[in-house]
Amino acid sequence: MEVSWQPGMKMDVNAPMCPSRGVLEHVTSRWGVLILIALRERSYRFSELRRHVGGVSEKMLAQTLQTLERDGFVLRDAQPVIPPRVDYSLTELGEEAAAQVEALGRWTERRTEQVLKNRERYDEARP
Amino acid sequence: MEVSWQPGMKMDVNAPMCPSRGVLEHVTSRWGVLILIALRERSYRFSELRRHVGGVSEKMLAQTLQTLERDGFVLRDAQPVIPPRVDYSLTELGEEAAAQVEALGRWTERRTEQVLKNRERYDEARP
DNA sequence: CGGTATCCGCAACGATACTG
DNA sequence: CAGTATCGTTGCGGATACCG
Repeated sequence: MEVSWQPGMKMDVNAPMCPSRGVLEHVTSRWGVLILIALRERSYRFSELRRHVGGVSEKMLAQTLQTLERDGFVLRDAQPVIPPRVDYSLTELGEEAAAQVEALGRWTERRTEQVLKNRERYDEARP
Repeated sequence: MEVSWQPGMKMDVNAPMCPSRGVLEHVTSRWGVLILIALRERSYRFSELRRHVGGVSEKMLAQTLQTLERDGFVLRDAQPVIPPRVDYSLTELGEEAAAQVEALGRWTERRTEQVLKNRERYDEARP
């Protein structure tokens, strides 16, 4: 797979020469990962999602959702009712992305204990 | 999968309550992703890796490699020769992680064109 | 409720210089 | 060659206030 970069290429991640890096960073972004995984299970309202994905600020949630919507991963359904109700769900493309990400997430959960042990060994070998 | 967070839990990603988030962020970090994918293909020397993964500074490469080594994903083989030669490769655990990440990377490459079109549509629908 | 707008601190990051 | 050290900047991300 192509991750290389030649001196003539723009290094900006959003540059036309290597746009896939930018897409990858959206998908693997701090909150993007967790949002995709959450939405795979079911659709969520804004505040509901905010509670479920703990630790995310309103700003970052809104920002990340917009990015994911723009990329075509997330569908935003704003219903014209009072009080406002907005539901977020995955598009077909988003479902594909989320499946990949969730696989990675599940693998990580399985191996976390091992990683924690590795860190201990690493640290105690270095004063 | 468990991404939720309860008010009593520390929100710090490195907190003991939800350590898997921290592991996930190492694996999905900006340069971590590209390094894992690169090392899956073969082992690399430091500068070689720096050239192959374009746009990464020495500092970030060293830092990310250390993080991945500490987690037990990357093996560092420093040979006592002059000039110094250090080879980086994947551990068995790292190979597993890299396989997941590469799957995500390949999917992203396949879908990048579609995402670019989605962005265009999104942008032109909003002045 | 579901956002946007604004401000701002701080960690992340890049560039550079230096060392074994 | 393979880093570490230092420094300057930036942009991420949290807090707050306000709006439809």
